[in-house]
Amino acid sequence: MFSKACEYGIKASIFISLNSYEEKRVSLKAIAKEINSPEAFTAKILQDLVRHDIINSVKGAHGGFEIDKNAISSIKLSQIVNAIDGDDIYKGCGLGLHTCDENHPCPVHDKFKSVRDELKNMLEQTNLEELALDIKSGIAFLKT
Amino acid sequence: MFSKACEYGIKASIFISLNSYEEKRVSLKAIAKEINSPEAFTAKILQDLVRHDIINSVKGAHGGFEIDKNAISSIKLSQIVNAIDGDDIYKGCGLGLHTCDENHPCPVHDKFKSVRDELKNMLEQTNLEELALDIKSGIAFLKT
DNA sequence: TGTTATTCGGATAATTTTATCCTATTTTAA
DNA sequence: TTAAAATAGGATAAAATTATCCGAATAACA
Repeated sequence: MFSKACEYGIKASIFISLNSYEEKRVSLKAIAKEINSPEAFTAKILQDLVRHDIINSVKGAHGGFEIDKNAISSIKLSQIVNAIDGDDIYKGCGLGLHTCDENHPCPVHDKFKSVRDELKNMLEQTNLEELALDIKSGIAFLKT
Repeated sequence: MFSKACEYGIKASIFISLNSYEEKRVSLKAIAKEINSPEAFTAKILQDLVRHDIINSVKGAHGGFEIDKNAISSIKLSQIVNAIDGDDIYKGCGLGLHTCDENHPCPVHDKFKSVRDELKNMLEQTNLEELALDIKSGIAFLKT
């Protein structure tokens, strides 16, 4: 569904949120360990999220990644997915047609519409805060 | 959402169905042209579908691909997707966790469940016949 | 029987995605 | 001012996906 890069990006963002609530920056190393991802690859993805202004990075000793505490509840999953994978997943044609709309639909256009819309709504309505809280309370997990 | 291979596989199956209703076999060349796919790559995918007993192939002159006319209405999209991409798309974890279930969910497990279930139902309920009819009647398209 | 039209299948290549390595840069603190 | 701890970013490698090529096998038909 999502690329590996996107999966890592979402999980990393959740872990960073969790720590940002407690004013703690987290290092690349800590993130990669927590979400069970390759360190250098994760670094690239985090750089991407920084460039998209979704997370913030601080160089140097005592540096690391953080998210503005007040922004966590307003950052939507869709922003992260969009930054990494683009919007193809809920805008593109299910069968890869170049143009696929009501006037020129692919054979599964209508049937896919509801799935895509549900995915789109879900991504646009889910924010980082609720996901982080589930980790904090121990009812959800970031690895294994 | 689906791999290119899967997109080609679905479109090819629809085109073959369309012709099988009229007792006509279609060649690889005709299929690739109709669905706008690379010929040799499409051949691999068709071989795969043949091995999975979804379509039938006949070698030699006047050969080609066909689908048992009586089976077309009972072949579901899920069978094609499963044969080519596997069942990860509607069974795997949205964030790639190795184990992700009610007891050990990823942070988006519940939110994804409805999307995945809707996709699963759609794929399991949609058959080749209805898709082929939409092409025949000209209300849906296989390319552009 | 030979020719032609096909699919089959192995080898290989190109592209994209995923992953690693190494050096530069920045920041803190002793 | 120097050492240590970080991120940034370029170069490269590995793996997966997508794509191509070519000879072998098969079947129809003249």
